[in-house]
Amino acid sequence: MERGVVELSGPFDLQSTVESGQSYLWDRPDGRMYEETGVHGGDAWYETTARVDGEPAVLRIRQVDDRLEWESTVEATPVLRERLRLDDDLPAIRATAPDDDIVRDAYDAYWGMHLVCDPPFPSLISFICSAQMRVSRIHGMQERLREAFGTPVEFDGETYHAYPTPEQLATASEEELRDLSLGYRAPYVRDTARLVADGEDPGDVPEDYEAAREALTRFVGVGQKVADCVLLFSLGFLEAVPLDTWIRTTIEEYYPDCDRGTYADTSRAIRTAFGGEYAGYTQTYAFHYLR
DNA sequence: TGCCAGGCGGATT
DNA sequence: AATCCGCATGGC
Repeated sequence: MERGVVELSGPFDLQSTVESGQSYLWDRPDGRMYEETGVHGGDAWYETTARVDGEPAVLRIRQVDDRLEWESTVEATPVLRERLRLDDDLPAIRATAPDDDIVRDAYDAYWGMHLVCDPPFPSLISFICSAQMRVSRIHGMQERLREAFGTPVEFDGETYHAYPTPEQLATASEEELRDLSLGYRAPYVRDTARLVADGEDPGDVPEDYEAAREALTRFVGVGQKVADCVLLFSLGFLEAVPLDTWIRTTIEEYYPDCDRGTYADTSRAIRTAFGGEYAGYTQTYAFHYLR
């Protein structure tokens, strides 16, 4: 087993980063995922899998004050830097956000939460599964997909499963996926996995944000909201503001001028209200705070 | 019990 | 282009 430490250069809170409904790829071996939200998780360990040079790897991390300690099958520092966006300058990002009560309270409540940068295919499947579903259950679906279809990886005396590749998931039948409690999302996941296995790359999108959002909707089960989640939590479009039920309620209540009827127009208005370039950061704080 | 959850695809208008 | 409807599942 390899071990290491990453010194954190700015505000960082591991628990809110991985338990805020951006990523469904991290687990808590203590079994307390999504408990005690709003209370700092202290030094809890988290685990995930990653592909490093195409090979499945296991990552295990915990935060101790201003350090991230890790244990892994591989050298984990560069992977963690990317996946947890460790170089994001949080104070500078917050400075672009409006200074109203909701935004201020949300940032204060979870200060240190970073956006994540999940790999595109797992992020895409996760958010296809997210339709009309609660956060903890979306997470459970990803666990079951790994167990059922992912490549086994030995680490620290236990067997882990990497997130299934598009090819592995493309072999799944609708019935097998329904047996994992995916419900009506089962054919969406199967058909999208087949598209990606056949060469459609969800990570290959236009540079223009709205064009990129439109491009992602070619995958089955991906509308504008799911596309925005993938753009924000995997593809680095930090201006993306996913309009889910929670944020729509928030817009009605606190930013009624931003309700422009259609998704595209409302999205544009709230994106501007949230400061443009990093609007997705503010949306993610608001979502986690209000949920 | 009935409602709702990080919505979407397809049909209808 | 906008609107309506059906769709699984489980927690409250």
